[in-house]
Amino acid sequence: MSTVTITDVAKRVGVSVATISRYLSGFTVRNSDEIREAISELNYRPSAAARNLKSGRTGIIAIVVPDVTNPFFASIVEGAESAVGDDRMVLLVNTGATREREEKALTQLFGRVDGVIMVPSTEEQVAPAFFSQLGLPIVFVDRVTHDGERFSSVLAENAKGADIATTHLVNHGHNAIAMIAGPQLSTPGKKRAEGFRSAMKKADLPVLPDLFIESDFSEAGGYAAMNQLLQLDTPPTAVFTSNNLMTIGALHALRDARVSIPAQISIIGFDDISFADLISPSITVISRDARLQGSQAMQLMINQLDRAGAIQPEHSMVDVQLVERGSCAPPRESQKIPSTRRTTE
Amino acid sequence: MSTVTITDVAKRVGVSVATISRYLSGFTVRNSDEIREAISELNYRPSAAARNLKSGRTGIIAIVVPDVTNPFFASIVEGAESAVGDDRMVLLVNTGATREREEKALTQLFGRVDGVIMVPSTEEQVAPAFFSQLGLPIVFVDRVTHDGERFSSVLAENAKGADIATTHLVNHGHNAIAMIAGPQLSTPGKKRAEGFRSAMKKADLPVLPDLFIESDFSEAGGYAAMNQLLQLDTPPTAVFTSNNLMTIGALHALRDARVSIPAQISIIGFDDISFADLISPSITVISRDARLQGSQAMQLMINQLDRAGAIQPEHSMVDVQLVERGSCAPPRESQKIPSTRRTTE
DNA sequence: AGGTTATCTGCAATCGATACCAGTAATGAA
DNA sequence: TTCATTACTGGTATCGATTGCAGATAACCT
Repeated sequence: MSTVTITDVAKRVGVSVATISRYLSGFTVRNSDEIREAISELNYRPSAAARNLKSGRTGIIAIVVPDVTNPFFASIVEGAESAVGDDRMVLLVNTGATREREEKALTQLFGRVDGVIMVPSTEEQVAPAFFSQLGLPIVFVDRVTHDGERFSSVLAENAKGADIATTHLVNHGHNAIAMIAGPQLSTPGKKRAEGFRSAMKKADLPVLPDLFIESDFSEAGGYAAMNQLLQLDTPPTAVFTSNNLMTIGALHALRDARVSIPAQISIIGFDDISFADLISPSITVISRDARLQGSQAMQLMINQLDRAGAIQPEHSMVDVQLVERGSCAPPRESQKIPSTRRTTE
Repeated sequence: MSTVTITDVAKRVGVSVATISRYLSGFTVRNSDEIREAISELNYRPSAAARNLKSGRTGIIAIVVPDVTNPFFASIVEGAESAVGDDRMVLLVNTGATREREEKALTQLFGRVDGVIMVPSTEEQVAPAFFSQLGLPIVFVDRVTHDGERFSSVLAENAKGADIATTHLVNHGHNAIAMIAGPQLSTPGKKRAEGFRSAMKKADLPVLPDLFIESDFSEAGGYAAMNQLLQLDTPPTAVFTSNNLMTIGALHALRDARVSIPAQISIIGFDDISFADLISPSITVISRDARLQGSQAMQLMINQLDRAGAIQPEHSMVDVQLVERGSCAPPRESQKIPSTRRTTE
């Protein structure tokens, strides 16, 4: 058992604990050789708990994500890890996108970590503000809460991305374009819907209520939404899905219904899918550098931690881009919605 | 800032800190109403650091996995989380399957957590033994290190699963069966290879050196291995891939080479793939309950933590099963290896 | 040599909570 | 009324490391 304390080392060397402590903090001391030796012989490790108590810092930064399985969040984590220095470490908390678990995580994390980088699943959160007030630095990634401007954040060009995606479909000649949208209570859900609407407006196309389905950012949500679309009298000829999981769900639904892509329907998703090119045809998506988002978030966190005291929240944004693959094509003539319908509705 | 301490609460109520402490630990105290009120008004949160120092416990159990993105590891984490009580919390560390980062994680975790549930990427680790000796409880999941019997562990019936997979291919009439194996330095890599060999032996089939490729448990590894197999003069008619990522890699290679499954080649993988049924044809796999592995591991950890002191390591194993989908079929007659070659080599 | 720095040292207070110990008040029994 | 028991209470040492302070030693200069 490692009940070896700084006192044991001090006794062994024959100096005071203060000297050992100073050695550990990098000061020059006389018996540094003996100390080094004693430490390694006794297998002494400084107690993290005692250091925490004294310094008020733990050297841990937690990242709270809704779903570690999602490669997108995994990239954020990777990015954050790449930017954390040697004197701190990163720990993950998985919340399964439930608000209770997110708030519970924050509660439990309080005091055990120096800061939290968080991807909140909904804008309705109040816990972040609460804990932030209590002195727990928080940085948001990809999404914010309703009072998000009070926190540092790293977002993506969601509206722009959705606009590009929608316009891409429009450019292929589609006019019956559906959107499988994310929760309108979440930042990306809302912003992407905005981008979709504005692109449709630019193209002078209506956003038909039947063709705009709000669901949650899950595979099941995408599956259900796609099925709903397929059951319409006049199904859309193109779909924009709001995140990678929904895209997968929609693909499942299309496969189950034996609808061929892109012959019968075109599809474009937001966020890349690692195996996008395994699926035939490969899926066209809007992508962005999630790793960069992660590292920027960590940088913001470190800023906040180092220049402690009153800090202005900083906001940052990463760009998006279109990754063209094979899931988009012009609609077949027979599928086109008569212009009458378009103008009357 | 939350510099509110137990002393502040005590002053406010007009009692001693001891009383507040007792209230917090659930003892009956006289002014419990006033105390509760003071705590909530002051927003007092007990300092985790101080508690750690006094009690020597942090209430944190870390799970160290090679790759959080892999749904298989994610299931283990889920299982573990489901089994942790309310008085402890689970934190994740992602190591990217590199030994350095695993050992670094252990070093940094030491003293900051009560125990570590670990999925080691290689059997060569020495750090676990070292830290365990220093008093950091460790439980292995799915893999062990070379001196694994000294630790509690939850493994899977790897050899049995590989046997079933191989026999499944044999039963379809294949005799040119290849294995894309994992690192022979890792437990599952080794055990699955053993299962493969024993099944081949049972079927009276030789394990041709060309048809047994050792690689790492990654998509790239599976991709490269499959390509190597395809370049043989007589490629195999069936392949057993050693984990889910390798299966995906192999599928990529087959698609790139325009080899059709299962017409030209049959494939069966170890570990399920979440989107296995999105790929056409869907992939037959050997699966097991990773969630159960996770929860059992947590149970073993809790046993170790609660009945502290000299503990016997406990070992547990979960079963595997065949999930038949559409990626296995009999070989075409023309593909069969002449029996002469089979017996001469 | 004497005085002044510069460098290192040990002592002891401190971080915030816990738990042992002794003390007091309240209750019950005789 | 007196004593024993129960039910809380406050004071204080403690966990293990850090750090300000003052003292000790050595190095340097004139």
